[in-house]
Amino acid sequence: MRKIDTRDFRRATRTTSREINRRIVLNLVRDHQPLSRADLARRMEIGRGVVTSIVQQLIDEGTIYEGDIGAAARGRRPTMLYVRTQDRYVIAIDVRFSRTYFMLSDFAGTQIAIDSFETIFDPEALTRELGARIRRLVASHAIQDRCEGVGLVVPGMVERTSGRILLAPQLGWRDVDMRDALSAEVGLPVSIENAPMACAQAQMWLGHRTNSTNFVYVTVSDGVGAGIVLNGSLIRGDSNSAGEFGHVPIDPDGPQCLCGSRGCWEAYTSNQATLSRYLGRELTPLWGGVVQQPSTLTIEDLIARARRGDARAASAIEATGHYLGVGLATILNVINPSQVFVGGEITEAWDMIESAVREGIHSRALTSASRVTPIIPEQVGGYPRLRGATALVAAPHFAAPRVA
Amino acid sequence: MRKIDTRDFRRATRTTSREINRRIVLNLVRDHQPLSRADLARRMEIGRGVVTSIVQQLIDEGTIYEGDIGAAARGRRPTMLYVRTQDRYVIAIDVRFSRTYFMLSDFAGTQIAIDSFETIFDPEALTRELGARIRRLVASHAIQDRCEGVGLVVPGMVERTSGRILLAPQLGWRDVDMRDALSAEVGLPVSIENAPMACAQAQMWLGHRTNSTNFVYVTVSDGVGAGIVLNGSLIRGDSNSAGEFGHVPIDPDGPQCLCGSRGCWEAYTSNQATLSRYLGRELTPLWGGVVQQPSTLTIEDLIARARRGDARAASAIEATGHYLGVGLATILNVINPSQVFVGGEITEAWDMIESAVREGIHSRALTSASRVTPIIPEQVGGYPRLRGATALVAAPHFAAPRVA
DNA sequence: TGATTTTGTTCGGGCGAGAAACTAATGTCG
DNA sequence: CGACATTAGTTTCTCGCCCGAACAAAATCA
Repeated sequence: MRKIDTRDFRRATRTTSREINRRIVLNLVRDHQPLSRADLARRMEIGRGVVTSIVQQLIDEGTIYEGDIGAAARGRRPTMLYVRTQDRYVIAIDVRFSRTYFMLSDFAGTQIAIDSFETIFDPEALTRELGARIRRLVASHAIQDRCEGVGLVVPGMVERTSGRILLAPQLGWRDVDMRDALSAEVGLPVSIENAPMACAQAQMWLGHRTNSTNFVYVTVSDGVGAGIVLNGSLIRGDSNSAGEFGHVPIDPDGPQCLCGSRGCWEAYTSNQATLSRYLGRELTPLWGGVVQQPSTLTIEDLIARARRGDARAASAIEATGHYLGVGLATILNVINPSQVFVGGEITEAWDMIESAVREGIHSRALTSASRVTPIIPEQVGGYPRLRGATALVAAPHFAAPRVA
Repeated sequence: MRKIDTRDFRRATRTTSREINRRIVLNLVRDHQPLSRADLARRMEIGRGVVTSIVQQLIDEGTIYEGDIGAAARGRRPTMLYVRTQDRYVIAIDVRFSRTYFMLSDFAGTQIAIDSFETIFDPEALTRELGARIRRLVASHAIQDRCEGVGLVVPGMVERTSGRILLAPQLGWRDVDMRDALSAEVGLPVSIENAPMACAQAQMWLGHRTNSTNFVYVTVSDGVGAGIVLNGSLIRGDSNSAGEFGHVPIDPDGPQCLCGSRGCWEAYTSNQATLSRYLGRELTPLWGGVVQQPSTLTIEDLIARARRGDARAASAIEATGHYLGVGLATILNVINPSQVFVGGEITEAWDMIESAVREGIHSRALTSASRVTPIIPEQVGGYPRLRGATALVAAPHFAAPRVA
């Protein structure tokens, strides 16, 4: 039950019904892939005649295509329909502190080519470099006219309408307009988003395991953030900063956090926090004004040490698991999602921390229903950020039309 | 941008466009009250012919009516349209620990009659008593056929689809079906909701100050809860428990909370917490298994003492303000609403706590945008819960049609 | 080979947006 | 005072699209 905003609404035109039904057909085909016109008519409780006309439109515009003829026990055999994703391409870019990754993928999110280079901290130089590399990539794969756009994921706060990067502390950026600059450079539309929100989009639009529309995606890496998806739409908040769970307090006497407060969730569970716990030193502000090199020991190293029997490494990691659970309990109490996805390097050690996570949740979650909410680790090496960048470009083609 | 749930969608029929536009017209009239057909055509960028036909339908079904003739500098003078709210009635019920309030109001939320009686803790006896009192109320005002429904607000967790009260600790209820029982008793449809969510609904649908569609409503009374409204729809969560901000941790070494943990937000800011701080004793579990009488000193008394110059009372209240701000900061970081409403007895002392609240927010809010989010105290004596109950019945008549 | 079953298309009916013509009611200006 | 301009509201016709029914196509089965 939604209230209509009378200052910002979209009235129905004579083609609105068709737009709605066309999107429904497209999504039904997408979700149940080999599907005939008759199947669609049954699922939508609609006449087959209407389906014929809608499918014809979708075929004409090139979003779906007729495939093989299906089997049938009796009667005429159905012609199966498929969503055209193979030869529709997306350039996905993930700018991180250490390296910048870029990938060529299709609309289904399957990666075709992937490469990376050391991040250039000057935005203009980075844009030029990216432009050159993208043009080379497009040329070498001969996909000039079949590339639908560029998805750009940055570690920082993004003003979605103008496309400006308001603040990216890791890169030392403030009020940078990279979207329009890159768009001009490569001649393609560019969509920009911050990392946790992009990961949540990827999970919603490209996640093949569960097609949930009510979840939180928590990213644990240098910082800890979350993308909130409710009723199938990503929550951005009034100034694009919703989901900042990284700084909910766990203990005001806890370790110093980079944000200035003490005992934030992030100060207990970020990769740096875990490493600091192992090394037995204070959490040092990695990027406090001057950009420092990250410490030589990485979280992957720490997990490897724990696997080789380093008890101190194992207990540092397990402690992170506990605090992860405590913070997740807050998310469960406050958002009450149907599931939670966790991404980041720590998921490599999920088998080591899972019970600690559950115990942490149990200690703080309020209802019995929320205590058993599935917590699902993102599979390792799946490039969730790059998949998120892909989702940025692909999603608008499949989303429900805005109405009322 | 919303993803279509292919297991639960609504396709467009031949009348969908009209349903959408009819609701838009209704809401435009509701929000800009004296409005002519020509005004509607301009606001919707639509032909006046279509408006004529839509308005005729709305008049026929009795939701709007033609009023006086408006003024015009030149040309024919417009006939003004109004939403019919005066003779469409709602019974609003608010079940609380001490008393049960019930009110007769119209669709605009204006109260016509209000009464209360001591709460009966046996659900069946309470239902019978309510039934009798409602029938008397309806008969005495002679509104048998113009009463559209009953809104019921309870202090506890509600399973919205079945209408069952899963748990209401204050009343000692567990899995009680009051909705259907009351509906059978009075022969009217009954809508049920928990208190903070109902208050949020009231703010959205009946709030005349700001018509915001992106806010959090925080109720501070015996417990501390919140109703979250995003994009004009109330967030319920997977098991109807979203918005439980009362138990986000402030300090794990803080006072014992009724939920079992320590240092929850509620343990710092609930009325009992404020009183305990003043009385210098531990927060006693008011309703821990056996139902106890609330302490004789109320929060209103405390505020009165502070106003009369009791410095200890004033500092206890101001401390509550500080912690209120600290918890609000978490809400701002996590949800990033465009505004926050605060309801409860403590708002009577808003002038005494406002600066402490802002200071608390400032210490924990992350972005400069969220730090200046308006925090708006609900006006005192407005019966927000009863208004919420009214909204439960009225809102479905004005909400956007569900589509796609 | 004909009956049956299922898929997919075509066609007429009706709802509703879109656009333009038309009626109604007012004020203005020569 | 009457022609004219201006604005409000209605009517009418066209066209998009859902709806249902009839029809053609392609398969299986008796």
